[in-house]
Amino acid sequence: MSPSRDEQDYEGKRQQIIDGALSVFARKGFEKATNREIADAARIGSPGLIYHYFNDKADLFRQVLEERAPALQLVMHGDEMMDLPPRQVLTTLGNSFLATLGGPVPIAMFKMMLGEAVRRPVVAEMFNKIGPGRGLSFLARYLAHQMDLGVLRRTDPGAAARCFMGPLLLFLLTQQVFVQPDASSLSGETMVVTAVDIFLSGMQVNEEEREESV
Amino acid sequence: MSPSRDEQDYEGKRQQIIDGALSVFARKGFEKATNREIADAARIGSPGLIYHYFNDKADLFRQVLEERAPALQLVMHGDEMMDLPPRQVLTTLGNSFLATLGGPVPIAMFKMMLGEAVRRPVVAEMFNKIGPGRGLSFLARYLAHQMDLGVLRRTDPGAAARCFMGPLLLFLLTQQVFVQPDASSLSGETMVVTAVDIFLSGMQVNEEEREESV
DNA sequence: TATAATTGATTGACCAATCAATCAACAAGA
DNA sequence: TCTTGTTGATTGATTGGTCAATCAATTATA
Repeated sequence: MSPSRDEQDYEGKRQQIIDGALSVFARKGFEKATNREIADAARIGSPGLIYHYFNDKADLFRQVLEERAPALQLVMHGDEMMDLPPRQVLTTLGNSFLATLGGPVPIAMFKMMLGEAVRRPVVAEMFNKIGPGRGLSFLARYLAHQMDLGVLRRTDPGAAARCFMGPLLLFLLTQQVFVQPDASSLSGETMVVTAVDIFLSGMQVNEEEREESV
Repeated sequence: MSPSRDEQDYEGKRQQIIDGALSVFARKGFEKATNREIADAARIGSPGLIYHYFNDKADLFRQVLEERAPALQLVMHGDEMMDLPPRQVLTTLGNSFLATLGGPVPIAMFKMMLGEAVRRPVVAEMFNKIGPGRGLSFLARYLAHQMDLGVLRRTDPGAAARCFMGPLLLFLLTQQVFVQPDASSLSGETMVVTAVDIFLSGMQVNEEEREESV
């Protein structure tokens, strides 16, 4: 059964408001975003109309996160990459991380979530769930698996996962939040290559261990 | 000439207000912190008194940053560590990074600055200047120097510096902002040791390069 | 006509900033 | 020593403005 005309209109207008709200929230943050601005950005005539579609401002904010945040999710197909070689997996992961956060909208979204997360545990939990938590736990599992295979030397998988993702995150921060002059001269590709390179050289099993694992 | 009674009182009260403001700003952020709360936290009777010591709320905020943020500065004595061995320098740097951000006050300060920085370029610049910018540029210079000496293999120093600091920052974030369950089981010491370990193994000059550099 | 969408006006709360009035400490003069 | 004037600190009340949320009235749709 296809959605009726009403339902389409309703859902369409809802999405329209969410999009408007996203752009304003991203620019101003939750507190400083006014319903007036959101209404203007969403091209609806009145702030009052927001309350026809959402309970209140916090509800609108929550739905913006829920419905637009998945855009930040990294493409991490589950088990099929578990046995691919580290260099390939890490390079893909690194590039897709920087790529998904490349455009102005995802970056604004990222900044907004980070800004709200530091003081609103609910947002922090939500952010964590769709981004860092998911990514790190996948990576940690992958690394642990590769350690089991003897491809990588054994270390704390959680710490190792942070050792790979940390550099990329810091690169993003220095470039997008603190606008460091030297960060602009450093390209994303260089950063990914360097991070993969140092990490893999550092995680290679050395001679003694290689012998032990035989 | 010692400060007169009046001057002491004045400066003392000023510091008192700054301390109160710090605790409230850290808890609520700039926008949501009210002058009433700040006055209460600073144990002064009236919000109006704030304007006897500061121009406005933004001025107060700025002075809180200027006078309390230096607590976040890492102990990085200049040139005397340039020739110390990498393992020692990095371990010291990593530990002091986690140590200075250990207590509840610096952490609150850190979160506050991060939260404001994503949205206020002025704060971002200030934050960058006292923390990330300073730390990364020092580390990049040190690493470049060690590359010149042939102790470390040659890579982009800026990228390499991010490869070392990134993991520690991410560790801090996963622990303090996103309260990841597995982050609590991972100790700061383990994190520093692992980061140093992976980074140094990855930055070691390999055989061919070692020969080349002779 | 009935139902849902939309508007604009309104309410009530909150808050930064101002300001006139009070207070406490001290100093000068008698 | 008392009195009076001066200064800066402090207070509480007020102002002007903003904004989320509500609601009654209006318009479009089916």
